[in-house]
Amino acid sequence: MSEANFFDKVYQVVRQIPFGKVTTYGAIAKAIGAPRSARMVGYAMNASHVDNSIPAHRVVNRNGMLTGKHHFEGSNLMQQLLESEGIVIVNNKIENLQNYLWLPSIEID
DNA sequence: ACGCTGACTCCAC
DNA sequence: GGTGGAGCCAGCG
Repeated sequence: MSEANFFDKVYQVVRQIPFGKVTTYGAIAKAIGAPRSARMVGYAMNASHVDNSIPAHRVVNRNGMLTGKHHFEGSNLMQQLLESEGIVIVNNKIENLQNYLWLPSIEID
């Protein structure tokens, strides 16, 4: 558990995002001990899209914008999923992000 | 083994 | 205050 690949660490954190909450790439990156690897988090998401236990739709950029919605099926699946969890999205961006923002308290080393 | 790319983020203008 | 450019790390061709 203490040792895991970069991708695995990302998955572990993303899987812990509670229902109706979202987090940012940077927060995840920092939680896994790589605050400068936020891009890698998104990269890991792309690979995780085959895994249904990874709620990638709950991961947005630090601006709250659905940058990855284009990588989901259809054209607005990501937004649809988030709205289903009670999250309000306007212009591909989450309104009151801090209201839904969930910061990982764990630290995988 | 080298270089490009990317679901980001920060700094500067 | 918004837009643009450079930095960063890890996977892939």
